[in-house]
Amino acid sequence: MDLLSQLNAQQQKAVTISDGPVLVLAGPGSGKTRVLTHRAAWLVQERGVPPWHIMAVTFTNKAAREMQGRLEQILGPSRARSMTLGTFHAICARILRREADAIGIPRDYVIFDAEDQVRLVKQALQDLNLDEKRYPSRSVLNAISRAKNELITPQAYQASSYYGEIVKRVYERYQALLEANSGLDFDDLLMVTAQLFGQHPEVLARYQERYQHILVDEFQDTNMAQYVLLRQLSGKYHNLFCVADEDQMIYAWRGADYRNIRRLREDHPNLVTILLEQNYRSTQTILDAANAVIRHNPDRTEKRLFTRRGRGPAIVIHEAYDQNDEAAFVVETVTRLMARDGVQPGDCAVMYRTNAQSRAFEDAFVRAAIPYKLVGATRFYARAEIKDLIAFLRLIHNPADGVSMSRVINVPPRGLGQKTVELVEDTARRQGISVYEALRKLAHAPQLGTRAQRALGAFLELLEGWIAVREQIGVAELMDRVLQDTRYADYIRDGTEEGEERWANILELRNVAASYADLTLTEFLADVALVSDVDGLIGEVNAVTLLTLHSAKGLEFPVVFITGLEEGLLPHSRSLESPEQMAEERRLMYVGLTRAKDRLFLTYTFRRSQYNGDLSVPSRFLADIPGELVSGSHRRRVIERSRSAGLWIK
DNA sequence: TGATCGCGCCTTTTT
DNA sequence: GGCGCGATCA
Repeated sequence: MDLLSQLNAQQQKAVTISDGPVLVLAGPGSGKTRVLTHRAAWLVQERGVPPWHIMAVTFTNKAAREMQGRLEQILGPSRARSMTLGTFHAICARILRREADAIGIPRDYVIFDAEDQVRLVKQALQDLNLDEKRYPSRSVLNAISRAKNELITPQAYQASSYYGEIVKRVYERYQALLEANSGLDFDDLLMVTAQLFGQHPEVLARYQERYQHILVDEFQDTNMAQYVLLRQLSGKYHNLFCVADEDQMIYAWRGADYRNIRRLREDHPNLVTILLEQNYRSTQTILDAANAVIRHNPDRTEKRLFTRRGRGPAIVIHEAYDQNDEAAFVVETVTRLMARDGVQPGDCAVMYRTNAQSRAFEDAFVRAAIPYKLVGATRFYARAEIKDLIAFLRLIHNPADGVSMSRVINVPPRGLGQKTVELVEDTARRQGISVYEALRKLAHAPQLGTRAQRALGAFLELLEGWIAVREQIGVAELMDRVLQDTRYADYIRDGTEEGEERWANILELRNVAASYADLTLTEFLADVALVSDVDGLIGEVNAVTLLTLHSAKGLEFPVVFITGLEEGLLPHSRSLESPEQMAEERRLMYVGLTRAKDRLFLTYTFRRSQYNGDLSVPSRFLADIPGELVSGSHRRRVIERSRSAGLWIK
């Protein structure tokens, strides 16, 4: 069968294994995702499983789209599309939309993204008269998010310290605010779905029948809530097929729990474990370097990774003077590889630990006129102008959405200040009505100055006009109406370059809406909240990829640059405190190294002009890479520099 | 009300 | 070194 002919014996075994719980433990580049995809296809093609009984969970939307594409090639579009594919969040969002009534959430709930969450926490802190300086919203939000990932409700939250007591109070208030705005945050999508299944066995039973086969990619990065969801859904048929690599667990900070692998074993005594050890991606040189780095982590199952790809070129370690010199080296190298070795820009990736490092590379690539694309960073959907327009749409969709209302009530400025906005919100709260109703009352109330009243009235009129047509016209047309009625272009195109860029972003969002013309407003808003990168929506271009090590997970490139290999940056200074965090940094480095197929360049600077301007110390990870894998005399220099800085060398 | 200035802050990673 | 926030002024 040609479905299996491209796979090796181990992979075939995994794909064709009989029903029941399965864990595939595999190293990087071993075809994990491919095994998962083929398993899904095999179930349909050979076992006659109806595709709608299969659910495949991926880590990112992009991975889901790629898997969809491959399945369409194998099974044909219609069968592939009747499978359920996506991230946990996307799948849960759909389930909740359908089962809203059972769990008592509004059917038209909106998803609150990270920025909305921070706003809401700030509001909660203010409501409780807590000082934001002492209780930074970000850190409180982190604690709340962690609790939700563990399925702990505000009521069940156990405060073990004074700070914990504060968190508990803010959490309670925050949750009330979310509810008042008919919002669910990212973590709620998982938590509420788990609650739904826990409280309504009859609903769960329906989904257990629906999803008789569940496949999970990147299982090592699931959190407690996700694990519980998997246990609930697979509770009847136990056809759970998980693919994992412990060495690539890089999301502990966001609640990913390595113990889930152990839990899986404990919960399923009949779990079949399969190891995939052959690597199809990288040269032996790259694999050896990666192994040398990851070896230092304690408590891991040693894997014997091997490849048939041969040694390949040596790794290049380069010391640059500062970050601009580092970027220049990268650009020069890319240029040289393009000229001499026929490398395409799209073959190359530049990776770094923090998004802030991307700027120097962007500048350098712009100057060299080499196309590049930036993954993440100021994410498209997090840009102010995009959030403005989406807030308008959300408000039209659900006029009770107070967060969106307060975002755009005075955008562009129409003479409504803080005081008037507060009055609207207070009225809503005191009378127990929505902000929209409060707005309607106040727009004709005499207690306001004429100026504020007229501004409120004008805004209300606009809003009502849009609401009146929201069912009749498409999302793109609705956007046009909003942009036109608010004269948004005049507001944003201030003659500066940034202004033009912002306007271009607006137009791009409009194009996205136009290209999904069949989506209703509700569907569009649901999708938008769950999409993180617009690159996925615009399609592939032949450009150098600039991305963080985290977002490199699951990708591969012929040429990889890992930059900023300095103590304090990679490993990051925030991870120096605990061995667990240091181990995670090491895994992050491992993920980066193993993205490379052929060529690997590792760079660090002599001095990174940062806040303190000190000389930098080369990363300890560099010193782990055996000298014979590296070309030139760089390695000796690294070790000397590390030694003179007093760093312990193994 | 809104714009501007200056201060002080921190500085990871993302569905 | 940049950004967000708050205070201050028009």
